[in-house]
Amino acid sequence: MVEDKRDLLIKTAVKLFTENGFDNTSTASITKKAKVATGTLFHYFKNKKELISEAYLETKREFFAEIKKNLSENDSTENTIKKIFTDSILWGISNPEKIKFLLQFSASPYISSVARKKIEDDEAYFIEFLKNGIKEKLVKNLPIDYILNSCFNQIVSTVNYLVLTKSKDRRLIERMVLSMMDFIKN
Amino acid sequence: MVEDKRDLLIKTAVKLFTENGFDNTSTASITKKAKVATGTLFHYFKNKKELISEAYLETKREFFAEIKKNLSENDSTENTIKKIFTDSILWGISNPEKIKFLLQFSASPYISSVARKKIEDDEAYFIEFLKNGIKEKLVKNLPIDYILNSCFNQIVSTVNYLVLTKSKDRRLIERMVLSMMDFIKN
Amino acid sequence: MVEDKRDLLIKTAVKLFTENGFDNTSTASITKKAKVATGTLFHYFKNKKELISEAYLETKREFFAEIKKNLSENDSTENTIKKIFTDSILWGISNPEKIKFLLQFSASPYISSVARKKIEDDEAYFIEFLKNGIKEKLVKNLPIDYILNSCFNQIVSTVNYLVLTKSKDRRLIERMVLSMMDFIKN
Amino acid sequence: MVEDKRDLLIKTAVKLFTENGFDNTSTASITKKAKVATGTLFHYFKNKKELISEAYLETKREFFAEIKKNLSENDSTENTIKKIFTDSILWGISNPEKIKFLLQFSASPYISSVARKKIEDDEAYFIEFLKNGIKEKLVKNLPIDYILNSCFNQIVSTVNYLVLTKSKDRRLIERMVLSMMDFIKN
DNA sequence: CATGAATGAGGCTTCATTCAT
DNA sequence: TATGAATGAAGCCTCATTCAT
Repeated sequence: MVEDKRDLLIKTAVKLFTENGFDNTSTASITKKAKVATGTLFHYFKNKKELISEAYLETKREFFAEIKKNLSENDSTENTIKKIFTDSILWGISNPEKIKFLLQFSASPYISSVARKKIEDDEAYFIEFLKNGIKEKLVKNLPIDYILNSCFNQIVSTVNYLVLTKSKDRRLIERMVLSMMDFIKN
Repeated sequence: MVEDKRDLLIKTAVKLFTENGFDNTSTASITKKAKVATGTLFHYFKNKKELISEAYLETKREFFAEIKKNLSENDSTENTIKKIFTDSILWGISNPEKIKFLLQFSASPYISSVARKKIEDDEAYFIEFLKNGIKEKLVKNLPIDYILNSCFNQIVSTVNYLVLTKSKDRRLIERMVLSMMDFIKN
Repeated sequence: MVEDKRDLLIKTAVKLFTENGFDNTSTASITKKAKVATGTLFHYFKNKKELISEAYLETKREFFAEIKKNLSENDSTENTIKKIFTDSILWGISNPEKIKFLLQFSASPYISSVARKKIEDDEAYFIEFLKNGIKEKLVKNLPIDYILNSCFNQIVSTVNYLVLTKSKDRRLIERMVLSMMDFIKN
Repeated sequence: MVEDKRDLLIKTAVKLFTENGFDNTSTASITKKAKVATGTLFHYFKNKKELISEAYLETKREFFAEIKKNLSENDSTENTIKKIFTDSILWGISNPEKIKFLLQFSASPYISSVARKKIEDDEAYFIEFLKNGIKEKLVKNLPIDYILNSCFNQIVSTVNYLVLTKSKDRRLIERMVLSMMDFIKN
């Protein structure tokens, strides 16, 4: 299976970044693990910063795409919200490094280097969805940005806990999802 | 008032760490800003890692102490919870670097190097409090660790939002606190 | 003839080490004198310790190879021994830094970091030779390791003296060699 | 038992120097092990170099004194030589760090910093003794300096071997001493 | 005499990045 | 495109030495 080297590098980078942090992961260690030459990395990314940002955007895109995929337009707003939370947690459990990476990035000073525009494009769908929820009085009237961020952090906290305790208890996950829903529901 | 150099170093470090991140803050820049010799830092801390951990523990301790200070034993559990959230947010608004620092640390790989024991000692009071809340059926029956962490992350998200938007709207804060209470209340 | 940078670094290091000692020779001074970048040294050697050890092994290998080269299988044991001592001294006189370096290393705590195995491989030939000498009752029945080491130290002492006094008197050298032979001969 | 702090420092230094080398032994580690303050070392020695030299001279003095002590003026030259070698080895076995330290020092660049005069004063007795031996045709007619140094190195080699192999076999020692005598005897 | 906090120069090493092949 | 040797700035940390107490 010939893999695109760019993808390979991003995948490898995400793994190493979550294990050791951005600055304790050298570009050399990434290329070594990906079994390409040191110089190759710089053919695909202008510099390390760009690799980090691209890895972030790619991962976030993947995350949003995955969640969006299973949503049905016909579902009720409440059910959709529940589905979003549940799917997010399940995705996180299957991709613990990726979700840890997303958290680490958004808490780091690198966040400021990512073009705002791009983030919003990705999130547009969910923003629209939340706006409707507020209009319908189903969602608390709080700033959209605030809700999005808080929810994301809660998802990460939840995944972190589940991964750390190696729990896959569906009943527990259900209760956690309900808590999160209480947080945003009117 | 001659300030203890150790304290001075921690204070300076916290400031620089939140501005630039752990790894983009050189030990030299810390000592320079604190106006002590480079070697002095290593007189008080075995290495940079220890400085980071100590700064984290110190800051967390300060945060918990501040919140505990104003709690009254006679208050109802519900009121106490509300007070904790509100005071936390207010402390965060007054100490934005410190709370950002706490977030950055807990999202970083450095977190693993801190003795769990110590963290728990600091949090013992709040753990006890939550346990009682659960017993009284006022707090959702979720794992204590999970609740603590989630709440902390929510507080940080909230402070972050308020600081970023420079909002000090007490009504908004009130509503945010109520959201958080919905999250943990049964 | 473009010289291999690894060789160049070892050669330069040996020179500086003998002049100033291991610890008063900075890696920077080595790279500077060798006219390569500081990082280049660490491209070829994991760290300074490895450079020191490699320089030692390389030099010892060179020494043994040089001595072995001129020995003839047909010569009597006694003549061979004499040849070994004489050639060793002559090599030492032509390579005073190298022999001083070997002495300095074997007297230093770095010696313990060199794989014993490697040393013995190099010396295998001479060990075999000495064993035969003992069997033939021409060499005193003393531990091989002991003889080898003592002889090496005597050679170094001798070279040191000759270099220090700038003497190249073949008659004196002849007498010194005879002394050394008395030491090991039965 | 109140010990002179100067002596204590020298004793501690010799131990640490032989274990780790001069440059990997910090003055701080010496004072720490000797349980005195860092500054105290610099009351007794102008600087580290002086400590090293003093430690060397002291140790050499002690060595010579010990050997001289048991010599009898009435003994034959041959017997005296034998006694010197034997006693030296025995002293070395009882003081392995000290003899290793002497070797390490004489192979290091620090040797040049010691006043020649002082060394010769210490050795005067043995030089005189050797001169007589040569005159009596009992000792080979080789440069005195050369003989002294070679013998010292042989003693060190011998002690090293005996300490390393943990051998205290008096018969082996006897044979080693005879070898050394063959070296210098006419 | 003794202490040990404080100093700051300098050493070892890492690492993002370049470039000739 | 791909390679990896080479670069050199910069970071962490050590350590001999000083000095106020």
